Amino acid sequence: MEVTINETQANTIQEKVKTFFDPNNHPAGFCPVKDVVDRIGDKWSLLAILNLGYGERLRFNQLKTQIEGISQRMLTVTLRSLERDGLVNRYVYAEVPPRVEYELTPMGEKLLVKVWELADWAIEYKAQILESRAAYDKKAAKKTRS
Amino acid sequence: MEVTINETQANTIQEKVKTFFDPNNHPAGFCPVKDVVDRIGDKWSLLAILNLGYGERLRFNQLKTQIEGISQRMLTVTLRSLERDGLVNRYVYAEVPPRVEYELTPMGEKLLVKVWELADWAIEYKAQILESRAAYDKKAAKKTRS
DNA sequence: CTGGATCCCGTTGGATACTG
DNA sequence: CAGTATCCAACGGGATCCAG
Repeated sequence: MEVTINETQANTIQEKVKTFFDPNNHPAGFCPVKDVVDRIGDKWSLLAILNLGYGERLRFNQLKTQIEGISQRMLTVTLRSLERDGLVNRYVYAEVPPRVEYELTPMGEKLLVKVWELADWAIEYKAQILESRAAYDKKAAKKTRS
Repeated sequence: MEVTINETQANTIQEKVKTFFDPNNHPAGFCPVKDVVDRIGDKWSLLAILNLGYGERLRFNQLKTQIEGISQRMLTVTLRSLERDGLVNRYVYAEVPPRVEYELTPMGEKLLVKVWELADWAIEYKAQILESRAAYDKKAAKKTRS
C-alpha cells in the first residue's frame, strides 16, 4: 500500500502549485486554496464530515455523542456552516419533541473521500510522527539544559 | 474527471469510520484523526506544505513572500511545528548573512499529494460552493426581514 | 537574513441558562 | 430534542523590537 511519487506526478503537482497561486487565476480576491483551508481549518468541520459518513441521516444528538468533546453550540455552528456551503442537508420534522436529521450532500460525500485519504496518511505515518516529535523534544530539552 | 462513489467504496469508508472512531483502537488517548485535524487545522500549515512543493529547497524569505499574508512569526512557528513532526527538513548554513533552507521530507511529500487532492476538490466545487452560500444568505436575509 | 521575545488585541469556543 | 443567547476565558496570531 506504499504510495510512491514518480517524476511525472511531481511535475504535475508542481505545475498546479504555480497556476494555483498565480493571482491572475483568481482575480476576485477569492483564492480557492485559502478557501478550502478555511473550510476545513476549523476545529470541528472535518470531524463532523467524517462522522456523518455515507448514506445515513443522523440526528443532532447522535452526532453530538459521536463527536467526542464537541459542545452543543459548536456542533450547531459547524453544521450551519456546512449547510451554508452545500455540504450537508438538514431535515426538520414538525414533531414534538422536534427531530432534525443531517446527511452529507453528494458534494459533501466527494469531500469525505478526500478527507479519508488524509486520514489514511495519518494512520500510515502516525508512529513515525510520534517518533519524530519525541526526538525533536529530546534534542530541544538538551539544548535548554546546557 | 468526475469522481463517482460506488457502493463498495462507500462501504469501505463506512467501515473505516467505525474502526477509526472506536476508542479501543487508540487506547493511549491518541486519536490519529483528531491529530491529523489538529496538524492541518491551523491557519498556515497546509499553505506552507503546498508552497514547499517538490524537490526544491526554499529559503525563509522566499516562503514568506510566496505565502501571502503570513507574518514572520507565524512562518517561524509553523515551520518549527512541521519540522518537529518530521514533515520538513531544515538546513542552516553557517554564513553571514545567515541562510536557512527548507524542504519537505518524503513523509511530507506524501502528505502534499493528499492535500492537493483536497485542493482539486476545492477547484471542482468552487462555483457550487459560492452559489450555495449566496442562496443560503439570501434565504436567511429574507427570514430576518419578515 | 533569520528568527527569538514581548506585548496586545480579536476571535474561538466552552459553560450555562433559557425557549419552542 | 434541538436549538438560541449571553458571558467570559484561552488562545492564536499580528506588530514591533531586538539579536546572532
